[in-house]
Order: sequence, then C-alpha cells, then structure tokens
Amino acid sequence: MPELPEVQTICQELSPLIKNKQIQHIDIYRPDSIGYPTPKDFVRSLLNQKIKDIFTRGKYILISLSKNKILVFHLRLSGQLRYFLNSKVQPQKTERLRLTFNNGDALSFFEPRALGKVYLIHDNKYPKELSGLKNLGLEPTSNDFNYKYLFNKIKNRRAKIKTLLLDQTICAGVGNIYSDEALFLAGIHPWTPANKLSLSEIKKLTRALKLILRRALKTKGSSVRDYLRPDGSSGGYQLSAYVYNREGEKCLKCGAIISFLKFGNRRTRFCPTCQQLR
DNA sequence: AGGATGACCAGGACGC
DNA sequence: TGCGTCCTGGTCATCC
Repeated sequence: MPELPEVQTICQELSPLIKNKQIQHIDIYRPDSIGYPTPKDFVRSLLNQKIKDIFTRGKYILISLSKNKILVFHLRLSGQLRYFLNSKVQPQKTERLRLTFNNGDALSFFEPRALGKVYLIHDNKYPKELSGLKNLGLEPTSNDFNYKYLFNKIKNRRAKIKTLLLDQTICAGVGNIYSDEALFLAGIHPWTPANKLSLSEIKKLTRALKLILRRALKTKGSSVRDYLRPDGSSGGYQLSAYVYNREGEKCLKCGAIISFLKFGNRRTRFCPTCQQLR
C-alpha cells in the first residue's frame, strides 16, 4: 500500500522525468478512475498542459501545471504510477489512464482494484470529491509534528491508538504498514486507548514514527503486494520490517511469535510480548 | 461528536 | 482445470 514513503519515492523518482514535459495525448481506459471533473472536461483542461512541479501531501501526489491547474493522484491500496520511455506498449488490463508527452514518453496510472482516483483541480480549491486532501493533518516527518502536537490531537480520544495513527487528519501519510512498525518500536499495544497513553509513551511513539518513516524512505518504500516504483522496481523496507506481514514469525527483539488482531478487514500485526496491553 | 462498522473494488489465494 | 468464495485495506457514509 502506498503510504508516505512510497508516495514520496514515486514523487522523487518522477520529478526529473516529467518536469517541463508537455502532455500531448491522453488515453482514458476507465472513465470512473477520473474522480473530478467529468472525463470530457478532464481531457479538455489537461491537454497540452506543461508540467511545472510535482509534490506530495499525505498519500496524495500533486502535479502542478500551467494555468494554475493541479493534477492529483490518490493511489489508495493498489495504485501505481509508472513511467515508460518512448512507449508504444499496448494498454494493459489494469491500466486506467495514460498521459503521453511531447517526446513520446508516457506516465501511466495503474489501479488493479479500481479504488484509486485521479483529479484535476484548480489552484487550491478542493472539490467535495477531494475533502480528504483538504482536511489532512501534519505529516510525521515534518518538524511541526512533535509529541506536543500528537498529545493535543489524541489526549481526549478513547479510540485505539492504532485507529488514530491511521486517521489522516492527525497523521497524514501513515497507513497500516508504518503504524504497525512504529507501535512495535515504541512498545505500545495497538489496542491501547489513546487517552491512556503517558506523555513519555507519546514521545516514544513520535520518535518511532519519524524513525520508521525516514528508514522506509531511504529504502524506497515497502513492496509487499502491489507497490512498485515508477520504473517498475521494488522498494526494500519489507526486508527489514519488524512486524508488518510477519505474523507467525519470530519477533526480532524477543523471539516471541508475531501475532495479529483484526478490526473490520484490517489486520494489525504486533508482538504479544513487547507490546502488552496494560 | 466520537467511535464503530460496512461498502466500495477486483485480483489473487484457496478449497473442492 | 474450473468454479465459487473469501480476503484484502484507505476512505467515506452511516448509524448509534
């Protein structure tokens, strides 16, 4: 799943490839992957635009264009952005959108499970389809995200800390992988009610989040199921994960068997020894 | 309002 | 092999 490190890796690697290129041709293979506006208006507004910059907010990838337009990708669970050099490749089964540039290269949006979407918006005006982007909290990698910020956001909340780490209005960019990893590193049980955490635990958790995300960024993200970098290569974080996707295996700290809990269809991995519920 | 739950979606894994 | 069923999870709508 693309979370902050994956999304930032995609952004970093695409940046030198797409900047200053002009969109010469647009193929929409699946119109309902266009979240806003209508596919017709999407094509009309996007055609012949030049790419100025690419940046990220939370799990969103934003590409700024001439005429104050911004192209926004949200990859959800399984979306991929791929860059093809001078491509004449036939459209593939899970390909949703392809932008072909003036030099023949192409940026392509793949989304096997069809939940991810692309939006074309004007400036910083967010249509209702993009309320998630408007309401994002701070990213744990930013300097403003410190233990005081986290404490203030969660001190009156009785919800499980795991749920609140996934709340994008609190921790922008954090998803299932890195919330599990950070909770392990901080020695906190994912089911702990947030208001029961001590200040020192919140400090620990803040440090753990920053450390994990930095490490994941260095290894170019986690390729567990669907995530790939724009050139099709894999990230490397999954090779050194503490708990994510390691249920049934031994804890790297204490040797206990990594377990998991479920809420809805989400799976939370943890070490029953290192992360005890008080 | 906060918290919990289910819907969305389709590929892939699994069982018979 | 082929078919059916289940699992997956970020976000949003819905309900209590």
